Amino acid sequence: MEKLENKYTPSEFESDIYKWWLEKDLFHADISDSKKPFSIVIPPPNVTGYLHIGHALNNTLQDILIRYARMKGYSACWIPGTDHAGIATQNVVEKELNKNGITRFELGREKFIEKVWEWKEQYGSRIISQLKSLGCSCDWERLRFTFDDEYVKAVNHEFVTLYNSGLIYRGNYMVNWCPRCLTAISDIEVEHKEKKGNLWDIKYPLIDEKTNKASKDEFITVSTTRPETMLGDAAVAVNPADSRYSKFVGRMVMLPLMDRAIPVIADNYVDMKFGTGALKITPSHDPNDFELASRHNLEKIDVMTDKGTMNDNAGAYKGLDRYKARAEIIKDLKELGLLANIREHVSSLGTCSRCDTVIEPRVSNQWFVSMKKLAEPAVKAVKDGKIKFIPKKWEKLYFNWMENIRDWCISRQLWWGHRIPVWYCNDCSRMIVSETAPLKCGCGSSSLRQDSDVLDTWFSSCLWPFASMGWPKETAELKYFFPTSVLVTAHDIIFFWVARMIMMSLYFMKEIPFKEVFINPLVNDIYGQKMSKSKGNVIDPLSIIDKSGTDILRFTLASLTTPGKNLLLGNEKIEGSRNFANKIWNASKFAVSAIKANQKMIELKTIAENTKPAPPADKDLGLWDRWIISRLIKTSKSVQRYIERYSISLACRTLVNFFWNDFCDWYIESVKVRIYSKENEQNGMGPDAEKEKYTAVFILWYVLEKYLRLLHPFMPFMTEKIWQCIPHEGESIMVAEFAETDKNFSISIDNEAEKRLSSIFDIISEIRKTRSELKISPSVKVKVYIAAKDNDTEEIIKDNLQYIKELAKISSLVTAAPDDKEGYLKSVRDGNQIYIYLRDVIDTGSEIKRISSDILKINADIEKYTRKISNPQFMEKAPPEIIKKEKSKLARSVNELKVLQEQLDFIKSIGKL
RNA sequence: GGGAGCUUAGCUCAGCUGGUUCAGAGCACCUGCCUUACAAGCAGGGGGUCACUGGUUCGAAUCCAGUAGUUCCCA
Repeated sequence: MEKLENKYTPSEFESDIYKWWLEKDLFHADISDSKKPFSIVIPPPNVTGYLHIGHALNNTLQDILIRYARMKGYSACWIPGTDHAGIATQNVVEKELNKNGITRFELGREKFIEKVWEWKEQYGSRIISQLKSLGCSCDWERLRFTFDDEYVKAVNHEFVTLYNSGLIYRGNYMVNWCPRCLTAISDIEVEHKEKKGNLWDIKYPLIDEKTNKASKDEFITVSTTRPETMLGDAAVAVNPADSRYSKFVGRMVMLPLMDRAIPVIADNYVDMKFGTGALKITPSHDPNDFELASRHNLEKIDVMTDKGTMNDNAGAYKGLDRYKARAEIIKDLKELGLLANIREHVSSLGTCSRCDTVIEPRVSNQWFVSMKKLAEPAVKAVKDGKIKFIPKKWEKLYFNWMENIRDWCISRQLWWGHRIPVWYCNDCSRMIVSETAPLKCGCGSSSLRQDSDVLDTWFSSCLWPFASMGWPKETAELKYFFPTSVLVTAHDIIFFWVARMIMMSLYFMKEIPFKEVFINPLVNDIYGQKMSKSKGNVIDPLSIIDKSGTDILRFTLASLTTPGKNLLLGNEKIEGSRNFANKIWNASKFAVSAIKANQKMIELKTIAENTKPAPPADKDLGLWDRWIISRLIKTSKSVQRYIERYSISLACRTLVNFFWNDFCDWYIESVKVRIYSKENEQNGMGPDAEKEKYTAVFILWYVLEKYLRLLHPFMPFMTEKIWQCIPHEGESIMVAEFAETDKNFSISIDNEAEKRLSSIFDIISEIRKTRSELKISPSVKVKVYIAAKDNDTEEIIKDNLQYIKELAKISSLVTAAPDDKEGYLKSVRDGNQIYIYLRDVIDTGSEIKRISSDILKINADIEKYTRKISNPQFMEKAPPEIIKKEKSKLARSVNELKVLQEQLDFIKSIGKL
């Protein structure tokens, strides 16, 4: 048996235990005929990433679920992996290069990709080792990367299959262009932010129909938030119902600065209330204008380069950055007297979710996935309950998005990513879509070039649940572990990832990817703010692990996992878990010392041999033993129910409450009475004293050992550490059964024992309360008489005399009312009359006050219950047991009132002495 | 503009299918204790019209409707 150090210092054993688990190969899940499968695929973290608090939460939850399933006897497989994260990774490596003054263009595509791989080899395992320090019991033999050779094949297969089914198309459409990342991004990668800006009113002169020249006095004034785009204007549009402008429709205006004639057109799209009600139309730089231009067959003039600077079409402004150009244009318009008005205006700006650069809507040739057909079965699967979201409210968000789904732009102008499996013939310009590189074109030419774009990272990660198991090959893993049991993720990627996995899985596997989606909260700081580097409120999970230990980080996060949307983390929350861990450590120390001190336990040599002690005979079990085991079983059942419902915080609370309030506060204290009390040896127990002690220590051990198993999924390290220090069966607690009873020692829930003992607790509490209220020092023992409410209770009290005396600090205890009640304070708890002999009641004044206010409260209760009972409708319609309860509440209150009255009289009488 | 959520003790939140967890927990606060596992502790205590207004019901924190405040997502 290992030694339990005096102080709880997790850093001394956590990493060793993890290594030991790895050595013993306890994380690997076999494909087994005798076990049922339980599987989870990890939301693959970015390969260049490091563990942030969101990962810590997400993976703690998965580990809890997988460890629980493993202990419940499933073949529990948690497939880990990382994501190649196109833009993010490319940006990271690019920044590194920039530090050395090199751009990726100087390096060239091939060399750059080599660099990224180098980077991946060097740093790609960082996040993995961090997951290990979090205690994650992933099946590391099944580690996957979305850019593995096999995975690339899966992505090519996906693309080609979808293309051949007509679900992938290519075309010139308006996309969200990031001028910094130099790539298109999909709609959901754009973040909309409210920003203060201006609304400029610009006068466009009408063209005089006679002279064909710009009029000097006829203008149409347009409103715009983006003056620089006017260089590409194709028309001015007004609402057809707008009487102010109807006379202009059909005429031409002269576009200022460019001196280009453009028409005034009418379209319902124009909001008459916005600005001047006249809208400039720039088809190449605004998605709405693009659509409108298509309806009206307008020319699409692109005035910017891919870097967001003005291009050849921008006349004098060529070469300027878009914002610089805006300033110049405003200046020039002012000089020409064409700037009519400037207003402050708050508009929603699209920014790149990766680099925060303002998005430039831009027309370009991109690849798209047509989503409608894919979405329908995915909606149905959730509607039919085949896939359940937990909490359920997220289903609404899912439906909302899926039912308004838009086509997905999947091509990215990046270098790092899955290259689009499309080739073009340099001779006949034919297009070849193929899973493997073709050697020749149909025309006979072997001069082929591959599409230069890569695929959106999500286009590969949406295959994750099955591609990580070897798809498109029909592997044994797929047969056994697919569909996975549950997906644990955060709500912010329901669109990006969850929805797309469901669609692709239903399309390719004809099967759901997971049965349940457990949406974990987002971790915010203690003020409810999102954590971000710029705010400086980031809590680093690794520093918590260093400072407090992994178990404490895990338990804190798990305790805070409620069905809410956010989770607020601060130091005081971590402290709570630390105190709890400390409590477990100390209680275990007590148990270990009690086991070691017990002659019989030592004689059995259980400790050295790591086998379990023999259970005491059923008849030797006392009330306290039956009670704690009953509580343990109930705790176990609740914890299981809560885990299975993903009510993780409730599971934690149940675990804490049992250990702290039942096991430590009462059971350990009762064991002390049994093993330390000298009176026990003298009175009553006699030759049975040894047996009694053995039973107490056995149950102490028994409950602790079972409890550690319940706690293990949450605090894997400390439970393993302590488990190894006490008698146990089996190699590791990791693979011990998650169960509350033993096969050869099956004690069941005992409500009777719970009820009986709770009356003892009541009596002890009542005496403690009186003592405390009357300011009696804990060192002073008092004389107590108890007149039990009935014979049965009197029996229970007599049986537990010693416990009551020790736990309530009583010098002598008699189960009767005193003959002479003079000097005794009488209180009543649950019908039992308790008389405490009091000599040193000093502050009678405050006692009189306290009791008087209690009397007021009780009177209010009595009135409430009386009102209820005297309501004829209640008496008529409420079920009889409820009526009975209400009546007994009333009776109890009336009784309490009587006692309080007596106490008041008593205090008053002492005050007079 | 469209959608979703939230409002319970000083703070952060639990509270499933209305009635024994129904008004709870942790932290904070107050009082007294270094009692032989633990002061990272022990024993006690104070504190809430469950946002507001109606409705359903014998009975509502819980179900329904509206109002106010607030947060998030989408356009």
